[in-house]
Amino acid sequence: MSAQPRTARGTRTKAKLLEAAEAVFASVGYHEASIVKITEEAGVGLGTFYLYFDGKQAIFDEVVEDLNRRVRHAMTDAARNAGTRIEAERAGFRAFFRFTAQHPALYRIIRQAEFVSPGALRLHYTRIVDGYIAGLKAAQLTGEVRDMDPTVAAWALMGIGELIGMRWVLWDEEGTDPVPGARPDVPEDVFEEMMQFIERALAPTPDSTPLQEGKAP
Amino acid sequence: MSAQPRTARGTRTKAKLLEAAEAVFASVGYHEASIVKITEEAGVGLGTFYLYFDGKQAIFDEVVEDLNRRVRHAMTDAARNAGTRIEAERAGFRAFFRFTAQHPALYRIIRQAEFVSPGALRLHYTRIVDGYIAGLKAAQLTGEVRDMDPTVAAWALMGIGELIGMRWVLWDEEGTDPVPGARPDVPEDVFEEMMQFIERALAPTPDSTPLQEGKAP
Amino acid sequence: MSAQPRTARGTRTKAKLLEAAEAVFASVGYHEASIVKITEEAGVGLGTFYLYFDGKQAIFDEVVEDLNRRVRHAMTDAARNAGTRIEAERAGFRAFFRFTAQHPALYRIIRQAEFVSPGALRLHYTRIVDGYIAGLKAAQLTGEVRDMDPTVAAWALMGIGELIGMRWVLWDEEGTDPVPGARPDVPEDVFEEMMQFIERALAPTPDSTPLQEGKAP
Amino acid sequence: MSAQPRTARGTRTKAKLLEAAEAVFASVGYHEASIVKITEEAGVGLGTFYLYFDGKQAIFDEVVEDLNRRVRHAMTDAARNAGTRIEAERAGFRAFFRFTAQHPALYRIIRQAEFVSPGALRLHYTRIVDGYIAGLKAAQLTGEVRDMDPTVAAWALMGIGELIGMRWVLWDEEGTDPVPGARPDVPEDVFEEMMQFIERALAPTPDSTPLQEGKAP
DNA sequence: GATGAATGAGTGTTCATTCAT
DNA sequence: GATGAATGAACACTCATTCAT
Repeated sequence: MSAQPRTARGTRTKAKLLEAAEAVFASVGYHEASIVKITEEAGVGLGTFYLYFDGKQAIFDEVVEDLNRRVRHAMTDAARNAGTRIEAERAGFRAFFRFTAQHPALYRIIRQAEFVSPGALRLHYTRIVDGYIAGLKAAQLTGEVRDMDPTVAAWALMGIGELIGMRWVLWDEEGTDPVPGARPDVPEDVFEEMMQFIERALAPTPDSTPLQEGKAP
Repeated sequence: MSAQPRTARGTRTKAKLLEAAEAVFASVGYHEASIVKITEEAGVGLGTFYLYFDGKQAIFDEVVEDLNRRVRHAMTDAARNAGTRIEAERAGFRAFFRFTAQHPALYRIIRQAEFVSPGALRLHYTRIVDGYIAGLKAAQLTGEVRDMDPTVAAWALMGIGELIGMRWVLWDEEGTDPVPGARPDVPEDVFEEMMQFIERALAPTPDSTPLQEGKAP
Repeated sequence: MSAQPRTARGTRTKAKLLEAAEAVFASVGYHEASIVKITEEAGVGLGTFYLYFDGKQAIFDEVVEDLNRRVRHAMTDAARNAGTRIEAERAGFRAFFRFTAQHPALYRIIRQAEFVSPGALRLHYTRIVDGYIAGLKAAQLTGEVRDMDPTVAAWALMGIGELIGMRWVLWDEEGTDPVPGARPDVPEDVFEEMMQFIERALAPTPDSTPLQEGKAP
Repeated sequence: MSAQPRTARGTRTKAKLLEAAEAVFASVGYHEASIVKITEEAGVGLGTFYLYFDGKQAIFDEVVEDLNRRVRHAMTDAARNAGTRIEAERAGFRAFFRFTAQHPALYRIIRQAEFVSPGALRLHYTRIVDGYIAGLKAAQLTGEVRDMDPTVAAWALMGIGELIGMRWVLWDEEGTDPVPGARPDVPEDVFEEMMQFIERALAPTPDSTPLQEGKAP
């Protein structure tokens, strides 16, 4: 995956390019993003780009990879200290929306990938979904989550997060505004409604397994 | 939006162009789709395109509009004959997935719209969501669906359908294959799991009142 | 071989491009010749080039083809009215040198072809050589030329013409000067020496066959 | 021409670069040959190149110079032990073809020189031709070669060798194959036909001058 | 109404060369 | 002496759009 820099200076340069590429992709999209724009944003010469990347698609893949890694980190970090599974889920979604608010690039870039790099797109989704699946399976063992196919549920969760995020994080009043950081999170009441929706979908049937009496009266 | 044809011949020509554009956008994406490709696919001269459309973006908007109208028709048609609200929901999702299988263009084109025509994108989503909202509100009146913010739930449903559809309809085994029609629907067991998920999320609390006054007993 | 124009206007444009390309290739060589230079020389827009040619290499091949056709025409036309075979040979070489003087492009372009379009290079040489071979075979039948392998002799003749032409037509005093038309032909004495060389090489052995008494007393 | 190395290590480095350049020029041509390719082939750093050469053209000139020196050495060495002039000529041509077979680079590089370095091209040809001229003049003194302008004859000989070599040494069956060493020489019968052609072209007229009757005084 | 020749701004990419290390 | 990161001018090529026919 592209040439690795062999000096500290090179490492800095490559990092600058990745950061610039994320910004440019996020603000104007893949096709409008030109190498010139990226290198200007990074403050390096045009030719420098090709020292570290094979082309536009290559840096795009690395940006997707990078964003994916970061959003998953954010989610697992947030969920780490949660007591129950449900709390972990809440924390995960909160982290996801916060990340989205701070990095609108995530959505904007991922959605491009459909045609630009289908493999990267699938990898992105499946990696996040795999995290949900693992969490659901663990919660099923403790009885916090009902017996169900965790894969289908995981994709459902992913979908809920994606569209709620799109609607309440990305779509601010005016329109397309990619300024990062200034974006507000999902409103609290919406978040609560969404969690209600999810919790009921996952909750064990009251009379189902007697193993867990925590959940049901 | 664009010039309207004034003769029957012109009407046919414009229709050919729209159909061709949908096919080309779906198979190669917005940016790879050139006017030449579209007019060749339509079997008309290059210059003819500009008789009916202001440009690439204009025909794209019309294609999105058209797809949106068709998918909503498919969904409401299917739900029309359903007895209960839940049956209507099932029928709607089935129709949605069937449409997706037959017109992969829907997804592929919509996802492009993010940068190409943000307005068209929002319109597409909100129109479908509005349908969900109307259904949910009606079901709340009959007590089939619990008391909740129908808007948040509607976006959640939309998200579930979108990602389940992407995963099980669009991602066939081999990879990105845009041949329309030949695509299989969502597997039955996955569909059932998904509906379970949704039904539980929407179901009224067992002990609550059918009229539902307030949230809790 | 490239798109054919469908209108008279297009035919003119393509011809202008071919002529311009010949001039540019001849003056600066294949690699220094840019599409921009060619289209500027032709007085057409840059994009117009790609209406008629697939790329630089494609127009190069057509130019080589064209030059080859013209030099062969020039040679056969000149040789047509010759009485004896030897006179035909003289006329052919004269025509070749005259063509070279008027179209230095021939040499300069052909020599490039080694790496640019090896197929075109071979075709060029073999076509001319085939002309020599045919002439030699005919002359052998009349006894004007001795019994020998006409193919080897033909390549020898080709080589003689090529280097004599390079030395006395192309290398004028100052250096590389590609101005067409202003170039002097091979000096008469050099031409005579060369023809002496060739005639002796081809002449039948005096005592060999009695069929031809034209050559030796 | 270019900086001379001041240490033994530097001498080795420069030699490695020259050797690498010959190989790269021969296999991909002047324009496709990049400094990076040459330094990689030589196994030295990119910057090292500019320690010894002013640029691509400079190393090209040295490579041409080197090849020219070597082919002339090969020819004169071969001709040294020949008894008669004609034998010397045969030996010279044999050596030339053998060198060509072993170093296809000669042709391939020389032909590039037309535009890259016209001076180098002329120098190359005139040096070889000067060798022919000297030989012819000497042979004229002994009467082995007829009275004629040795310069014209020398260029004719050069041309014959060049095209026969191109046709039977360089053009192997399949196509352009620059692997050195594996190439077969000119076939024996072709060689004999060519020498017949040359010998007759140079042979003294039987009845001409009484000064030389037969081969030796 | 229909056509396609013509255009040129803009793209991704290459590579000879410089220079700080 | 040796290196390779950095540079930017230059290239081949694409395509949305115009307009004369």
